Amino acid sequence: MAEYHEMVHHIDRIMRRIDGSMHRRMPEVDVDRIGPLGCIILTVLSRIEPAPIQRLVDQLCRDGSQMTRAIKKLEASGLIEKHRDEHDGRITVLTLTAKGRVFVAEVLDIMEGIVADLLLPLSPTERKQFADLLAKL
Amino acid sequence: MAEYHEMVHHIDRIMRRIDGSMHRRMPEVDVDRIGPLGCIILTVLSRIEPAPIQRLVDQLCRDGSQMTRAIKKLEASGLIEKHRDEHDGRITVLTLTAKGRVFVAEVLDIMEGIVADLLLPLSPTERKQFADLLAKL
DNA sequence: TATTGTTATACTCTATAACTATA
DNA sequence: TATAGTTATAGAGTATAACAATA
Repeated sequence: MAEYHEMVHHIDRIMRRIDGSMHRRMPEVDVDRIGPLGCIILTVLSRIEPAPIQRLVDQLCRDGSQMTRAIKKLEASGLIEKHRDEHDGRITVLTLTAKGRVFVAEVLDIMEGIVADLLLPLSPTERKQFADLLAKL
Repeated sequence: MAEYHEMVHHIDRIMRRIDGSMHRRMPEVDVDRIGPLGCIILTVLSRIEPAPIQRLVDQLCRDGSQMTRAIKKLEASGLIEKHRDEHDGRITVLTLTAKGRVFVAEVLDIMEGIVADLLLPLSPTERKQFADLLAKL
């Protein structure tokens, strides 16, 4: 009855449209060649910092080894800093640098515009609904 | 006010969870090593066949060259067939084979279960809302 | 023994440009 | 000239397993 499987296609398509828009608008901003993964790591980090790497792995549903490489690149570009946790020597805590904060602000601005364009077919009420439903999932 | 940019993270996370679930449950079914892209091409094709390659490119928001390679693999595995359009020699129309149809049915079944799990936090009404909103975008 | 993070490897997906063929 | 599709190439993302260090 439900035909839930169509939603996989819809979500994939939306993600592709977002990626495509990002890809078009980022080159002007992404001087350090961070890429889409780096951008999403930075923007999420900006909301939860200071945060251990493991927390980002959970939040982003990415592999640990992948996160290691991406974070190494972000650190090399001077966008984030690593700090060893005082109480637990296994944990590496991440924070944004001043340069990182400036970059995140630019990326968030671009994302805001992209999502606004994406939501054009919806009424204001529906946009609110959609945002709330996404947050519940 | 809006904070639309958070939705990028939410959508990305949902897509990653779907991919992860697919990756876990597909190995038993995906004998020909089609991969996630191949699966989504087949399932979309099953809804719109017979369809020219260009139509799949639009539907899936993928690059034409990427589609060429993916389709070549699907054809080599005997899941789809290519037919030249009678009226326009530039167009290649795709159809599923019998083997392709069997495979698609299995994949759709897995997708159905994955989305059902994903939507557990929502009430039946909210699930309907979410599906409708996705379809509008 | 379990957890955090790293390294190495192989594979898939993606973007770009140059190309052929048909209209 | 415009469109449909192909080829080649380089780059980015992903999964896996094996590993070191800390708890």
